[in-house]
Order: sequence, then C-alpha cells, then structure tokens
Amino acid sequence: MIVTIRDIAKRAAVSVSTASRALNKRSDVSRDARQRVLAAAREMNYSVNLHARALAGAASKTIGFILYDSSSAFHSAMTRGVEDAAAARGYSMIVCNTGGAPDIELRAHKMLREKRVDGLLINSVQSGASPLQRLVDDGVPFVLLNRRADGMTLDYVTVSYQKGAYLAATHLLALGHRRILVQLAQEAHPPVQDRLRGHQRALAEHNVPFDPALVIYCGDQQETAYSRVRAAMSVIRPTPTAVLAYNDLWATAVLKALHDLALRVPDDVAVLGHNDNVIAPYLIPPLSSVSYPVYEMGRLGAEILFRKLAWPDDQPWSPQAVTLDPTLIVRASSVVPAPIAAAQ
Amino acid sequence: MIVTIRDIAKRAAVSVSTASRALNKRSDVSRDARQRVLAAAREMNYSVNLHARALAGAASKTIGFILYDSSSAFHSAMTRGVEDAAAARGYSMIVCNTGGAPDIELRAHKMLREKRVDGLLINSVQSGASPLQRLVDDGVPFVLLNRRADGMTLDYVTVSYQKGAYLAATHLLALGHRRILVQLAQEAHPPVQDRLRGHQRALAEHNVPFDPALVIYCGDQQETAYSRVRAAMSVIRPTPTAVLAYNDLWATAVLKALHDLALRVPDDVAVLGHNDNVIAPYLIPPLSSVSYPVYEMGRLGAEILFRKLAWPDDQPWSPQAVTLDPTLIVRASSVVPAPIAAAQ
DNA sequence: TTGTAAGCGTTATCAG
DNA sequence: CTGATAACGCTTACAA
Repeated sequence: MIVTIRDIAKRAAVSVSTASRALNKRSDVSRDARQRVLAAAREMNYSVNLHARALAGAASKTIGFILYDSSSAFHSAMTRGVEDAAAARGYSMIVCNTGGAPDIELRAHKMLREKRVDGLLINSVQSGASPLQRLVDDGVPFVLLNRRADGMTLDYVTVSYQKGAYLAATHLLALGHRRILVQLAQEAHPPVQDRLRGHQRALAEHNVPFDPALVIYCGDQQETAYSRVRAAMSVIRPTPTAVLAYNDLWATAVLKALHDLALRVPDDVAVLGHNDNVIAPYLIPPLSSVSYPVYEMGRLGAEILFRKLAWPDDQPWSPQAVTLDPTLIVRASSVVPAPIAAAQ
Repeated sequence: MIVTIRDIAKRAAVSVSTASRALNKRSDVSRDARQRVLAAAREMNYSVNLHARALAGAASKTIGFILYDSSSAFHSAMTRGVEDAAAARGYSMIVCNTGGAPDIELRAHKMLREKRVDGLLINSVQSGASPLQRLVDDGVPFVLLNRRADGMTLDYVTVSYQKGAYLAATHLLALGHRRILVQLAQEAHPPVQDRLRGHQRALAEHNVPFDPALVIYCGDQQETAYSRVRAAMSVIRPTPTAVLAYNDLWATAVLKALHDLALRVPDDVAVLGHNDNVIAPYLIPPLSSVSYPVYEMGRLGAEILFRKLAWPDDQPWSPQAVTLDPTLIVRASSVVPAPIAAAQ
C-alpha cells in the first residue's frame, strides 16, 4: 500500500542504503544506481517519510513561530517574512498564536518541543524568561522578533521604535509644532516606552518641555483611540497642533475625530501615523507615517535562525542583536500646502 | 542526554509499555504505576517525541494550510480561524503561502505530504485538480476554503459572493440608484464572476438593464483601483450615482478618487465596500460594507476537517458543502442623511 | 561503490 | 494489570 524506501530499493535492484544515498543526492553512488533509484521513486510515487528521517537523526525541516496574533497587519507581514525565508530553504513553519495568554504560550512551547522543531522564532514572551531559558538549556536555537531579552544575551531582531518616534516628532518640531499630542497603547508595553523616550529626546533637542498631559494611552481598542483623542482635543488648552497616532488604523480614527470636531488636517492639526499601512496614501488627506521594516524583521530573524542551525557545534556563536531603522514617509497630513497663487 | 520513555520507565520501575500506557492516559494501568510514571516524567522533564509516535502509527497532530497570501486582512482572518480551531484540538498548523504560483503550490503539497500531515485546508488551487485528485487517491482528508470544486464532489466552505453583491446592489437600488458603477478585480477570478451574477440578479429584479460599461476591472493594484474609478467617474455619462468597491481597501481609494473629483459622499455618490475592514467605521464618511464571515469560514473548514479525521473508516462520509451568508452593514457612505431642521 | 545491520523513540500485539 | 518484543521508515557506521 504505502511505498517505502524498501520498495523502491527492491525495484531498483539495490540495497536500502544505496537507495537512501541516491535519494539524498549523495555522491558515493554510481550514476547507474542513482538513476535506477530515482526512476523507481518517480514511478512508484515515492514520498519520504520525514518522521522516519527525523527519528533517524536528520533535521525535522520545521521551525516554529510563537506570536501574539497573526491576523493584524503588523504581525501578518512579519509572519510572511518568516515563511518566505523558511520556504526558500525548504523549511516549513508552524504558527502558534498566543493572544498574549501565558498558558497558551506555554502550551505552544510544549507542542513545538514535542514536534522536535529545529528552531524557533519568538515574538510572544508573556510567561517570562523561563521557557526561553529552557530552550537554551535544551540547545534549541531560537531568535526573538520585535522583542529584546532582559538580562540574557540572546539573538534578536527588532525595529527601533525610539528612532521612529524621534523621526516623527522631529519632523513636526521642524515644522514649528510645539504642542504635540502623543497617542500610545498600553503604558506597560516595552515598544510604547521606547517610543516615549524617542519623543522626549526630540523635544529636548528642540528645547520644548515635555508635557505629560499631552500623552494619552488608549489600550488596544480603536474605539478608545477615537474617543480619547476627540476628548483630548476638545479639552486640552492650548489646543495641540499635531497628533502622533499609534498606528495607521488608529490614525484613521484620529482623522475622523478631528473631522468630527471640524478641525482641518493639516491646516489646523497635523497628523502622523505609524507602520505605513497600505491605506495611508488613500486617506483624506494622505497620511504621513513612520514605516517600519516589519516583513524584513521576520525575514532576517529567520535568516539568522538558519545561520545558527547551520553553525558548527564546535565554533562559538556570537549572538546577533539587530535593530532595524524606520523611515519617515511624508504625505499631506503633516504638511500645510504652500499657498496657491489665487490665495495670495 | 535526551530523555526517552525508556528512561522514565526505568526510573518508575515499570516496563516501557506500562510507561507508554500511563503517559497516554489509558485506563489499563494501576493507579500506583501511573503515578510513578507521571512523577518520573515530570521530574525528568520528559517530552514525547512526536516523530516516533507518528512513525509508530499515531496521528501527526498537524494539519497543513495552503493559501495565497496569509498577509492580507482577508486571508489572515481565515488563517486565524483555522489556527484557533486546530489549537483547540491540540493540533498545530503548517502554513504554506503560494502567492498563486503553481510550482510553489506543488512544492507545498510535496512537503506537506512528506511531513505526513493528518489533513489539509486548501485555499490555493492554481495547479488544477490533479494535486487534489492525488490527495483523494492517497486518502489524505482535506477541505477547500473559499473555493469550490469543479467536477469533483469535495468538502468545502465558502462564503456567498453572489449574495453579497446582491445585497449590496439591492440596497442601492432600493435607495433609488440606477447607475451603479461596479469595481471588480480580475475578470477570470471565480468570486468575481459570482459577484457579477449577484449584481445582475439584483438589477433584473428591479427592471434595471445591465450596462457592461459600468463594470470596471482593476486587477489587483490599489493604485489601479483609484485611477480607473477616477477615470470612469469623469467620463461615463450619465454619471454613476453609486460605486460598489471590490473591498474596503479599494473603497478607501474610491473615496479619495471621488473626493479629488469634488464629488460628495453620499450626497453625490453612494459608496459601498466589501469585507468590513476594521477601518470602515472610521472612514469619512463611515463606509457601508458587505461583511463576510471569513474567520468563521476558516474555523468551520477546520472543524469539518477534524470531523472527517475522526470519522470511522467503515462509515460512508457525505461531503460537506457549506456556503456562509454575508451581512450588509449600512453606514453613512451609502445613505443620504435626513435633512436637519435648520435646513428646512 | 555497495550491502548488512543496528539503531532512532514510540506504540501495539500478545503472552503472562 | 504488566512486560517482552516486533514493527514503523529511514540513516549511517561498518564491512565487503
């Protein structure tokens, strides 16, 4: 019924080991034997059993990816980067969404370990350092994505949120804005803190005092993003002249909040987003945004993992710590157009 | 070094088979033996080797998912549905993106077959029916997602694009619109044809003749979606009074095109999108949209697959063909607000 | 260059 | 209830 290497060995009139060698494209097989084996395999529709191969000591050709939620634009781009890099090397990827729940995360670790994946990409670290320490102890290679290790020296690839926020604020400050409303997500989230630091650095460089009242935390709800900004803009005086939105989805809500307050963008208020979503160029007005190389973060993380997998055991591996830089993409939402002739 | 079932059997002072039984929570083990085994496993940090288990005949507890591009909002929601259903059953999911390339798709089939996954969810069918036929021949269960089988009776879960288009058009026709511009993607794409059918049915029911000039195909580029609609709206006479956008991303581009033509929405032109993206409520004006249960499509597809996996071999399985219905979500972009008191 | 045979870690069969 | 032992399909010394 099921075709095994034994069957094709028999058909090719060679031993199982010769068949194995031929199938694995190794050189120590006569041209003749190789061809017979390959022909037999083709004719009998042979398909290696990777479980058997893995059990016999080979790599499982599978990597795991533990992340928060592969369905957001941000995470799905990252996931795609990982998958593309994996596919290019003949690897496949098991995705585990945790939704930020520690118990689900631990279950993912357990399952991936039982599956004996060759390595891991990890974006979700909700249950502390112990699962990571365990991976280190077990010798399972992994690379952190969009996360840095506290305390341990680990491989990671992140993007610089601090620079992103710095770029955004500097852009606005250079345009003369002094009252910049900053919209963030959860206060405890590390990237959020990075952003705040970058923002403060930009302010300091322009000798603008930091006003905590201009920072609003919106949790993770788009609705909150709308209502808090709307409230802030109608209460805070002097009224902010610019809003830095947490991401482009929220920026869309911010544009609407301003519109509903009859504030014009960019004339009355400048708006800037983050992550350069595909919709940004088509919003009204087109949204300026800080673009992070998210796909590249995933791809590069996987590349580093594969480099590590291929690393000879006796050579010392030096942990890779990569931080990718964002780019500022200026569109109409942050720049007041030059007065046209007729208006002069 | 690596802990095997033999090690824990030794430690628990039982045979390997008893250890196996205890680990698999089977009843034919004495309470005493079970506890010793479980304790030993815990203490030694034991982790089953699923390759070994699979080789010995058990399920691999893995399913594969072959799809176009997990990074679009549409597909990532579907993927999440699949993953959630899988995780709930202790299964993990290998994702393979094909980007619509037949060779990559075939490679995915090959790899998934070698990995001996228990079943497949398939959304990308670019290389014809032969890989599917092969799965049938090999007895590998699979369910199609957002795809119907031509000719073969297969399990599938889809959403009704025809009904979606019908809902959208009927809504507009009821509001009195007679010149409705329909924006679609590639003409050859089956869902696109379904939509057209639904649209025509709605027109026929309202005795409105179908005008082919009002259908514009925009390929898969958002930029094209913008420019073609903009061109159409400035050329076609009498000017359409409504636009049915292919999806909400494109609808965003349509809103911009209309804005750039100084046409007001919904006063001059009504706009409707598809897929009810999270941004829809926050566009200006908030976008009416046809909502398809995409997450549910993924989840249900996986459920059917699992039901099939658990199906006794001797019972006849009757193929499941599920088509989920869309919902119309009406927002401001398609409805002219009632005149306010002051305007009377 | 080829073949024999010993694992890899589990589960299942079958006899106690 | 328990324990040998034979698979499962493949790779890899080791020997020829």
